[in-house]
Amino acid sequence: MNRHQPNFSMPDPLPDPFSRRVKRIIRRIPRGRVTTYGMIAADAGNPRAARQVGWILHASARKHGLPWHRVVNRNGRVSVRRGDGDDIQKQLLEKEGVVFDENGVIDLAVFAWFPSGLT
DNA sequence: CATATGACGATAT
DNA sequence: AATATCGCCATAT
Repeated sequence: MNRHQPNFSMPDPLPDPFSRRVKRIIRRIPRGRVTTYGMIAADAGNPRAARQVGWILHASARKHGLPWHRVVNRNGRVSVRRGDGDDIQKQLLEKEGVVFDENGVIDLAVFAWFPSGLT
């Protein structure tokens, strides 16, 4: 069949790919708050895809103007390897009021933001 | 199609 | 407590 027939339908361009949902969620992280790779993945519909969240950011955060620095790991620590952009991320967060303790750990009980609603 | 690679997370040593 | 291993799964090659 071809596109001029009545029942023709274009293939779904992008149904709702994981990466799109991840980016949408990250865009909503409030200033001065952080969330984790795992929570983002879970809220995007795949609780086991935390690694992909990191991969997606590494690949296209800057390009999409996402607040990539507001994403940390489950332990409240920056996951960027030393010498890459770890210090940058810390600076950006501190500028927003996020506090790191002497070990470079953020108190998630204070600063974590939950994608799934409840503040 | 087969491997390799992670800005993770949970468990085992 | 610190390190190693394993499960996961989207991209890369």
